[in-house]
Amino acid sequence: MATGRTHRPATRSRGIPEATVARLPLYLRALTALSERSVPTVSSEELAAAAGVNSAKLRKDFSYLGSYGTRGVGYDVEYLVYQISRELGLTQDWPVVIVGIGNLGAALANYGGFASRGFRVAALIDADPAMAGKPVAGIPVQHTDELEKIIDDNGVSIGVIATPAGAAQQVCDRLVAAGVTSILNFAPTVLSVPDGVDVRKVDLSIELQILAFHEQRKAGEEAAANADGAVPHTAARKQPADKGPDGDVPAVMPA
Amino acid sequence: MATGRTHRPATRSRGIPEATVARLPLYLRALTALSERSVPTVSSEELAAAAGVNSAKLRKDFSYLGSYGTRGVGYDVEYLVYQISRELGLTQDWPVVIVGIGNLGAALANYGGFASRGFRVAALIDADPAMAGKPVAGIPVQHTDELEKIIDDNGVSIGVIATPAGAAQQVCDRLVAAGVTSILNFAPTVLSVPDGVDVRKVDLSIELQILAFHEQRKAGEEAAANADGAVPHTAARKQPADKGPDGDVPAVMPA
DNA sequence: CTTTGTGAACAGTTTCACAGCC
DNA sequence: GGCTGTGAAACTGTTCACAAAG
Repeated sequence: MATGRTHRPATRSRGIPEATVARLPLYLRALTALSERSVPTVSSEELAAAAGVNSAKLRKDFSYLGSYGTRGVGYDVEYLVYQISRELGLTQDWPVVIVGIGNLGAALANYGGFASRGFRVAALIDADPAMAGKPVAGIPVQHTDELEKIIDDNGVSIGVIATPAGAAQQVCDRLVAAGVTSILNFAPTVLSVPDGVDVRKVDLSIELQILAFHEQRKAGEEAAANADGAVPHTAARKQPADKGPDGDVPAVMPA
Repeated sequence: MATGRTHRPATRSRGIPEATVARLPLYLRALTALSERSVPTVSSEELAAAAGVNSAKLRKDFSYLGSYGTRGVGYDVEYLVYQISRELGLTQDWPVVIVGIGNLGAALANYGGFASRGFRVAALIDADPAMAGKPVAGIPVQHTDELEKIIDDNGVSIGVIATPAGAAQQVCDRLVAAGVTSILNFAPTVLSVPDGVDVRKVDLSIELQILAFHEQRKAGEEAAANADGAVPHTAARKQPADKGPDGDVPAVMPA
């Protein structure tokens, strides 16, 4: 078993669609900003704009959580913040370990977005003995030898892998063996994990490649390959004709 | 104006599904690894395993690119590497600028995965005058004032934003005005861009929140969920109380 | 035989449009 | 009037299963 798979949600639980779950953090961020400005209520239209989605989608998403809005009025900001936080499990404390304290690991350790939600960086772990004891983001780096003990002592169930690709699987195996059941992987590798362990992957170069794909299409309107690559200046170049404000290009039918 | 979306395939191009495009880099990576080991051909089954997807999906994906396989044999590794690279636009040079050279920006600048595909870091840009001239990953950091000139001189069409959230929209506006049409955004903000500009977002805390959601669910399930999986080991941690035995549907929140 | 390529069934997601409540 | 909540429609993505090709 245990052939690598990014493992699906799988959970047979209450049916909140995966796509909705992925947007809840987005809503939460927008709501938190509103909350900080002491905005009491917000309409689906406004909130959707702030989160960068459309309002029908947002309403549908919220409908999976329950009926938390008031018709004719909108949603109570504080209440929604709480409900979404709870749904995401952010009302509890999630100790997290970050393994691999290079530039990326350090960036993660310093990233404010972690602490502000329920996440707490319980430990930073690196294989380089020279790093041991050095504080990063105020937290002393510990050696990989301590990994199992750290996870055990802190009840860590979420691990972040920011090591080079070559070390990722091995680190992953140790994390899983030590009891970690959710992994956020920044190394450009496919990780094999046993069933029941969730892996999410963030891959910098993949994102760029997807952009390149679309970028290439944009240029494909006329002057194609040129060693130069792109036409700078004036963003108003070969726009594919029309398109109004929010209107998305409709899916042109096959001839 | 158009609120930043996570991008839009859209144009009347040849219809490669977005989900397929997103997997091509994955296949490419697996194929590159095979290529380096001088493996001449690979079956959909093997390649799918290496890329972490299932083989039917892989074959369907490849069918959008054309018929590049040989029945009874599999796919020619080199040929497929070339075809996918070309489809993704990686056979051309993509100069990229990275704006915001903190830990994350530095991690990106040092990230090998960029250069190895068609991407070239044309410049590193930071608002801090103290950074100017300092080399990161062998490239001297330049001040934000130079942004427009750099983009123009290098024909940059892809920009990476690794600034704090507060600066991201402003940087984005300048990039777009200067001619950038694809943006990879690491700042935790929704960017507004005009139509025709693609934005992809990588958000560290969102990924963690999604993991937390699933992690939370697991806690209520594990009693029944031990079919073919593998209990990692006896988690010596504080297990949350457990749950009803046979319930394969944990119903609602137990408060 | 083995393995691809693909129509067709299925599953998940988004959008529409409007009934129902404030 | 304004706005939510939601069925139904439209669309996108995945899986199945098998005919066709080597």
